[in-house]
Amino acid sequence: MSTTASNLVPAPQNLLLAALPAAEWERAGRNFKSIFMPLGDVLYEPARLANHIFFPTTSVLAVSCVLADGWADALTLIGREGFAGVEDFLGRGSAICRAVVLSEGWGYLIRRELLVQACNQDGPMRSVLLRYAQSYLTQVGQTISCNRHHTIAQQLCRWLLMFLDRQASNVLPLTHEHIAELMGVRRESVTEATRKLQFAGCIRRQRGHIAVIDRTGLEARSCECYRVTKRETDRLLEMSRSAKFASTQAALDRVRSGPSEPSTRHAASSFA
Amino acid sequence: MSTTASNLVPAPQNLLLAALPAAEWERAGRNFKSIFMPLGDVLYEPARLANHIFFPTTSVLAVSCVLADGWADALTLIGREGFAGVEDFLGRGSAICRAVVLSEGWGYLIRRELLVQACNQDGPMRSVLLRYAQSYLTQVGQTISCNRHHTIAQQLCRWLLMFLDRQASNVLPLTHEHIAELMGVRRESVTEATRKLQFAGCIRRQRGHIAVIDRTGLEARSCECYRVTKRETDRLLEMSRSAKFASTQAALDRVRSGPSEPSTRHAASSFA
DNA sequence: CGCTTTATGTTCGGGAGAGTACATAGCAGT
DNA sequence: ACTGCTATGTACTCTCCCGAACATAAAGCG
Repeated sequence: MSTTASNLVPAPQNLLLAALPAAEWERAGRNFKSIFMPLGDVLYEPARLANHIFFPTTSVLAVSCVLADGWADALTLIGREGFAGVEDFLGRGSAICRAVVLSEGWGYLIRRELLVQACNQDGPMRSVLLRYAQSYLTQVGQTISCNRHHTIAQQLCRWLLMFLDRQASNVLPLTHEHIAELMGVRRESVTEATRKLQFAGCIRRQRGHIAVIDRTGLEARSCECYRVTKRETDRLLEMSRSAKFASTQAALDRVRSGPSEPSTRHAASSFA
Repeated sequence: MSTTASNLVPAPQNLLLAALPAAEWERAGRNFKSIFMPLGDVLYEPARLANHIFFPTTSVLAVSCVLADGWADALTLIGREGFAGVEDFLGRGSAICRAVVLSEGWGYLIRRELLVQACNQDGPMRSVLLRYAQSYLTQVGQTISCNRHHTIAQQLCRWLLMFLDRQASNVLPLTHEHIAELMGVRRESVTEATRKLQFAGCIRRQRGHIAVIDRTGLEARSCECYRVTKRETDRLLEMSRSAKFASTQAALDRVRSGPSEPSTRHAASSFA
């Protein structure tokens, strides 16, 4: 339950970092700096090489593909189950993507080179990060089909659920305008879709916020894409978690200093 | 021009493998088997772990996201500039994707574990493969916006151009039905779009084939998505190539055995 | 050769969503 | 309270594309 006094760096609330064996985190952890990300902040933009990788804990980010005419369509959302900068981690920056803070909060920042370096030896860090890269790829791929074949109402449910999964509260800090920007549709289409959800009793609106009061209702109205990517994300995350405990190194560390699970739980977050 | 007699494994015509220093290819090359892939063959399917990674040389593949109702939308095409199985390489199989042979031909096959193993040390193999993974991600991301905002005619031009880039001939073995399946649209919409291109003099149709006679015309009619992903793909591939020659190991090898570039050139392929 | 199969061309109705214009309602600041 | 800004609601036209039904044409085959 309690971390040892010698453990100066707190156990990470980012689920990827938490999946690392304690020894690994103790070694690499000091390269991570905890920072607060304000709403609307841009982590990286097209054709600009980001020098940092960001692991959200309480913040939620959106990654979007930006077109020349100004449209920007979200590829996926990133919360404590992942990290922002997959493109920078794999290669050298993204030519097309922008990452912005959708829900302000905290996270861990690390210099790109330091992370790449920490991945050079064949260890848990690398497999955890690559596994997330695949999860990311799956989510992006599914969004392709989702955009083509599903109605705006269905897609809206999907994005709301994805946001919910990555956030502690059931009140999402979103205006219709924000959602439209995220989905690459007109603001009016979002207004219409949210009104339907309101009448159905799934959400309650406040000015600039959407309160989800019937999660199950949203799931029923969402397309298969939510379920598919959720299942896959959970599966890959679970693999990382069990790898943690399969590691003899981790086992040794647990004996010495006790479990290093995050101490606070996020009741509303289904990635808990 | 000519490879040395001692070099039993021919220089690879897959551009990623060709970007490896000669020493690396000599070491890892014997794990690759050259095989022929017939039209329509399925390399991997959703929720089935593929045990092999495939590096096309003369074949072209399509990777699609499969929905429950049968729709399948291409994420991107894979030719000699890449490899099939990014999802298997990063993690453990794809939950949603299917890879099929669009244009039959040859390529190199390698067991998944052997490839992962060859990437364990921090070397050219890993950086080349990860770099392609990012290129792949970029292409998939761009397709999201493309599907939402661009007309079927524009998208058709994009797919034809992408196919052209990955194939030696300017005659694409595609029926309207195949294209529709690829793009996730009705066959009739493809017929209409191809007729427009015909009248414009960009393509000539044969039964079951499309002959491109005005590449520039296609580029003019395509959306920005083709240019964007092409530029990014070229950039990342070029980085791999120059890394090859920056390597002292490769420099030594060149002195000993001469350049190891592919001996045959594909005039029509812009990845040449 | 005629028959079948497969590929392509054509048409019509309908729906989802874009573009546009404008109306109303919360909230903030002075 | 007044003012102004931002968020949300409503209405209308227009285009693209889907769904479906059907017509024609090219290749294969007995």
